[in-house]
Amino acid sequence: MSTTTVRLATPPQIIYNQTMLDIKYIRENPDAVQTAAKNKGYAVNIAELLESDKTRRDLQGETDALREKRNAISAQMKGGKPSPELIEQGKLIKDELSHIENRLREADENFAKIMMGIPNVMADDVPIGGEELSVEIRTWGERKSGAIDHVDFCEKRDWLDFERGAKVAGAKFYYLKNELALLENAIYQFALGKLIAKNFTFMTVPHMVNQRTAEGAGFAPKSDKESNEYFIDGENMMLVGTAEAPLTGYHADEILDEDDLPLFYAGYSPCYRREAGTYGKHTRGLFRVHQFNKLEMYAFCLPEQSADIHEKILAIEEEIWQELEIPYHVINIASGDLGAPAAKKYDIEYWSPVDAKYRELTSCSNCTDYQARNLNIRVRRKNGAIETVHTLNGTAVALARSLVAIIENYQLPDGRLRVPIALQSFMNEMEIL
RNA sequence: GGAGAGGUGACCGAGUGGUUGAAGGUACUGGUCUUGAAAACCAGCGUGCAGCAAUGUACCGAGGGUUCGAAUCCCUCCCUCUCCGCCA
Repeated sequence: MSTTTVRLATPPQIIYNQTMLDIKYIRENPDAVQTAAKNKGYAVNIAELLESDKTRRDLQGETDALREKRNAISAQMKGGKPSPELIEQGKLIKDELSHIENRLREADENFAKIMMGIPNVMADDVPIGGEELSVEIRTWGERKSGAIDHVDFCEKRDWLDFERGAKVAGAKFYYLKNELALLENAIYQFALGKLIAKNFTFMTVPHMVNQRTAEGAGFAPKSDKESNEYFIDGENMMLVGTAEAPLTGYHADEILDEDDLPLFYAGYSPCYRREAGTYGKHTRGLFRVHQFNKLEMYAFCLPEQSADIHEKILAIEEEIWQELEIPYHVINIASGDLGAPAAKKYDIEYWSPVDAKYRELTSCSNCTDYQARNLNIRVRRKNGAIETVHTLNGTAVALARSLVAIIENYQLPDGRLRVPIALQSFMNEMEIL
């Protein structure tokens, strides 16, 4: 495609059966949903939602009754020549119906709008509060102290070039060069091999997704100024911030077989993030950039499986960092830092000898039925019942950050870098770079 | 990008504006038959919303329109396929 065609923006499609949380659940547990939203820091009004729901349902009932009448009248006209009286009746109903259908449409749109803003409820063991209340649940490895910043370390070796990245693209774009680029590939190969051995289905994925997929997976809509996503002008698409987005959409509108679940996918993609407003924070170098590569784990499963699978995904992440011998701790993320889709989230933070603190390395979330409901992903049970599936995602390796963790923990005093034993077979058996 | 042909249920595939939620076939499920299996035969078999249920209603790519009534007619958009062009 040589030119970008400019199309009229597609009017937002309100899909009424695709609500963020199950409205039935909200009707029965309004307080729980209201409290959960508050603890996550979302300003939503459940009372207003329920009122809107009532209006919508009442209008739906009136509409259905009118349609029934209309259908009955036209059924009488089948075959013979319609009588003028019947046609007159039909016309009356038509007018009445179009009036009430307009009101119904408005009510549906209003309802959908409110529903969009309702975040998923949390698991019971999620700490309530802001980021600082996240709970450390495990530590591993020996924390080192004192190391050279990875940017300084890498630039001396001609491994990393932010200056030219800025010249060619902009701030926070970079080139990886020489051994560092090879090391990135080695980490990727190492992690990919592990996931394949664990029977994940490996996929490369679209690097752009449409608005429905993006919003369904829980990524901010275009209208959100705070959005971390890059949108393609005139295309109604965004560059993915993670393979989670295209992986979530993979089974959209499908009814899966119970026997096929759980499904485990590994998706590899570049990740594009605007990171607007983060320039002031301590994010020097590769730790927070506009583009990086990531291997992501993703699972579709039965509701009763998701809690265990969440632990399983976390265990795989830990296995990766243990084999790479990077000290870390695992934290259970507090409600205020969970985001809308997640019911529970674990982060792994590695120990940074440069900063003398833990810094985020990976993250895995149980989104329960939130994403699946948005994107209409269901399962047919053996008994024939149809239910919304649960989805989970977790970082296998986020490459840029992984490099930071390794450089900080494996550097030698003479300016060289040891290669983690687990990676040596992917680095031509080199032990020191 | 140009020209043409299409988008119907898990899949294939009928469908004249009203008798089509949708023929027929395949797959699947249950049953009969059989030592067992296959075959044959009988029956069942979409999703959402409302309802205890009966049932009502909506959905034939999406959105609008015409009509008393639309899977069927009109418009716009999306997607797929074939040929041409271009290209890793």
